[in-house]
Amino acid sequence: MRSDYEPKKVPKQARSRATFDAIVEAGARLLVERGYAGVTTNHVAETAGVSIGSLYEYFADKEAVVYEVVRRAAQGFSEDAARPLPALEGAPIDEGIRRWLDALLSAMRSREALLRAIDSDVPLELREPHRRQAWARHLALARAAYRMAGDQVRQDRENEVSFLVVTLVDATLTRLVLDPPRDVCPDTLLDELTERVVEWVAPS
Amino acid sequence: MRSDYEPKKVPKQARSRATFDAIVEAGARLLVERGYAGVTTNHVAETAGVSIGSLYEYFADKEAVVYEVVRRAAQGFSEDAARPLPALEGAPIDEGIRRWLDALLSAMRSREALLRAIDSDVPLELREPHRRQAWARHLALARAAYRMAGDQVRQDRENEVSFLVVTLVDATLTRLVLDPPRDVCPDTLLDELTERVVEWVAPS
DNA sequence: TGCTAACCTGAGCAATCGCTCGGTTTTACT
DNA sequence: AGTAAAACCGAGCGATTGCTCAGGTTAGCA
Repeated sequence: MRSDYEPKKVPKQARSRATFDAIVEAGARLLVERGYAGVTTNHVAETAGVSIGSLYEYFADKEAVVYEVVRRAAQGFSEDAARPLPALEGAPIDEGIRRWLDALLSAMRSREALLRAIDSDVPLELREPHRRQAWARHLALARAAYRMAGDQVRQDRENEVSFLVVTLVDATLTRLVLDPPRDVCPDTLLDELTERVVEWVAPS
Repeated sequence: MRSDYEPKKVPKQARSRATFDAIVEAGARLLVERGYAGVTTNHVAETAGVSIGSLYEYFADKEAVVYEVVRRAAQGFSEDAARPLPALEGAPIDEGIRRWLDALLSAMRSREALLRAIDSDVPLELREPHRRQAWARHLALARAAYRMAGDQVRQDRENEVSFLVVTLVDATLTRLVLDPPRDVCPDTLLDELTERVVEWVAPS
């Protein structure tokens, strides 16, 4: 059990950057198509069209490759999810929350297969750091919005409330994307979720 | 990717039942101590004090062993979590919910290490069936309680509300046990959680 | 043009894996 | 006591794994 999964060397030329990217992309593809157990260093190198030796130039081991795959997915997700937010400044709180949920949901849906593979199979050690980071970003956004809302929102138990809100949103959307329940209508669910969060954060 | 992980043979004599149990227990131990990748059939057999041939008498492969480990954990958890419930009949709704949360939390805490190992490392395929089942049990209990509460509770969007409740409770408790947040007081968190659930289910 | 550092190659090793199979021992039942 | 079924054994096979290493190729710069 290592703790540093960072790439052991950063590519400096365009050629090597392409090699590096090809490896990460091949890793992602194999992860989706064959699961974590199917991601073997030999196979990744072959899929990337690169020699096994090159792979070990940049990555310490198999784990480091997967770590990088997860890192990129998490980063792309956070960027997509944050992009529509600035346009919401000053909007009413219920509309803002609903839009935020929609943004998160579509960011998740657009990388559903990869999310599923990561969630299903990748050891916690490799995915947890990035999950934590994404959480921290969302929490920060939520708190910023909180402050902007000023006296519209409740002030007590701020830590607990934001923890629960982020937990609920994360779990609900994840389940909605990866394991959609049969007896629940997604749109109604989002409506209900929005109402609950609004009422929770800004009780009238 | 198989879909049937059930044991290939059920032990009929006391001796073989002991063998079977030893294998499952060794599997659980190795899962906790070395993670999913550390659970190898040779190693499990050795740890169980049983020959590798015996292991394959009862289990089709490595996955089947882990599946059984998860099954037992989920079963034990559900039993522990349901045990204190009958005593709550007729209690006020907020007290009932709080006690239910406490029961769930302590059932989780008492098998923390195993839960962590399962959640961290075990492929979704092997853990999802049991997770689903535990969910279904909790939902059934929740709905039974719902009906018992009669006109105290709201009737619209029942599916959506119970989905959100179970999602929130599950995610919150899991996180509380496996990855306790630093800036949140567990007791206050449970208080807030109880209040939210009560308000959702039985708005005054 | 030549030199150095960056980059790439792939045969193949040592270790380990899941799993088989031929055979022995124990149990239940007559 | 005899017998068949149940249970157990473990050496070892074939396949695969993660990874090394000694040497070739390309890019950047003087």
